[in-house]
Amino acid sequence: MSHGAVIETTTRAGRMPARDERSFGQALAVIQRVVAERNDRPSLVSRIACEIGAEIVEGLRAPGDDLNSVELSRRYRTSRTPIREALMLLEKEGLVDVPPRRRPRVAALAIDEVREIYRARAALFELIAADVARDASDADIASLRPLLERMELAYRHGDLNAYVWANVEFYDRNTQIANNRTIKRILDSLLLKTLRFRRLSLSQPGRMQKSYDDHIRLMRAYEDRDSNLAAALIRSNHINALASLEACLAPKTSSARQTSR
Amino acid sequence: MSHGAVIETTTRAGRMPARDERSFGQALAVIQRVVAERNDRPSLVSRIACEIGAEIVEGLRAPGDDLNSVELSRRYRTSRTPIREALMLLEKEGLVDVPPRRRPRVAALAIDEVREIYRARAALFELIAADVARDASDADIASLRPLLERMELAYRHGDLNAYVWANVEFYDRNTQIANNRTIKRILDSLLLKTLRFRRLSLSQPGRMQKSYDDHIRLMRAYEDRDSNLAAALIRSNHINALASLEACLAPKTSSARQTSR
DNA sequence: CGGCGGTTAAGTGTCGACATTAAGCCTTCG
DNA sequence: CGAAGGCTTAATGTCGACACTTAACCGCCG
Repeated sequence: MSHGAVIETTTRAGRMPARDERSFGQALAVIQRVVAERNDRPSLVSRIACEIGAEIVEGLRAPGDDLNSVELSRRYRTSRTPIREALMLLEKEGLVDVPPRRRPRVAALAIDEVREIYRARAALFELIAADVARDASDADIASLRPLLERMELAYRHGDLNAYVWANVEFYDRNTQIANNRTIKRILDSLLLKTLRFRRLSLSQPGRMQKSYDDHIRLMRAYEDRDSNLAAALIRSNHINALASLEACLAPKTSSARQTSR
Repeated sequence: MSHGAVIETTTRAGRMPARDERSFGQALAVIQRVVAERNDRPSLVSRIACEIGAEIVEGLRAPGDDLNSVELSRRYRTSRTPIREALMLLEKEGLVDVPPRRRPRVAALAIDEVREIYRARAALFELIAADVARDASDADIASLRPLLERMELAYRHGDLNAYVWANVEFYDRNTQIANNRTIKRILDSLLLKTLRFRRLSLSQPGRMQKSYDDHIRLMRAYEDRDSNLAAALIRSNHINALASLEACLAPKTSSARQTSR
């Protein structure tokens, strides 16, 4: 890693209580989309990868936790070969570190890496948003409405989990509409890495409101076919999200330089 | 894939004669950087993955070719397990397709996907170039000069291979300077996919000249600390490269819609 | 003579075992 | 009393084997 401070999510804050089954199911679905992609057949390794991945995303496994392959093979009643493959799948997605000859661990994201991820996501999503505003059919843009309404509903109920997942679906629909599978894959992969922190970022006071407002304005930009504004909104939203994340992640490391790169 | 026309590179044109050892070594080095990353220990699987990957990039294995794991295990005097891992590594980099229960094959890029890749690369590289122009130290920017001179030398000699690799190194140095490992990884991965076509694109008449000119101007923009210009140059260069690639890849599929989507 | 169904060969997914290596523990020495 | 070094344990990397699936080949029937 050799990056700056490493982030601890669950262990310190003790945020995730046990296992919110509904949220876990959502996480599972998202990971299935990313990991299994078009693996229609529910193969053994992808099933295992999805489940372990969901556990990581849901914070049931803390960063740095060992992922003992023999223990996992016992748990899934299988041999170690599929487990190894599953862990390497998750390594590709950045959820697991598999150092040679050492035990695989849940990947610990450094704050610097989170910054990088947000910048990359912003750059690619600007492209997506501009494409949607410019080229998408009216029907496609209209199809975003229900997702926005789900976000609104969750926001009004103050339901953090529901808001996060509605938000994820909103973005997912965007990438679908833009019809750029390459960028979609990259964004999905980056999303998976940061999913662990989404809840944290959005739980900051006022953050959910701000996020929801941003998406309302984005929707309007789409409907006005204003691709420049759409891209600018995406950029602004990502900058704000990152700032709020930094605020609640590294309140102590004030010694670190403030420059955003 | 379900994309549009699939591209055949080597088989039809018969471009790569046998195995240019120097170029092959360069390919191997690049793939090692991408695949092995920080795997200091030359592990068995990464060695195999690098070699097979280099063969694909160098066009020694045509898209669609079978990658029989038992045959490969014979060739590398090993069991099938490391071969499988190596192939899945290459699948992650987009060089190999591993359909479930079917033989792995050398991935065949569709023209639509190439378009997507160029757009994604352009978006991310704009970010990198802007960062370099804005934040890099004078020494870092100066370190790009020798690489540019290598490009010039290759250009003057009309040495296509040398130019391609000098170009790759120039870009690599850029990503290093920008110090964003996340984006660097993504760009490297995208690079690997398109490396097979670089030669094709640059062999178009006048293309090498144009590319070289672009890089000269980029260098000036860096030295003038003009981040907007640097980003614009990157965008322009990628658009031109893609256009030239499309021109020589799909001369027949005139029925395909021209929109760059 | 061509299309279709069964048969055979080849290849993949998974398994359990073995050699090798890293981490933990205990002993011993400074 | 603390630290360094060897020993023990446990986990990984690799292997060869087996069952199942796919695909190719062949004969059969229309």
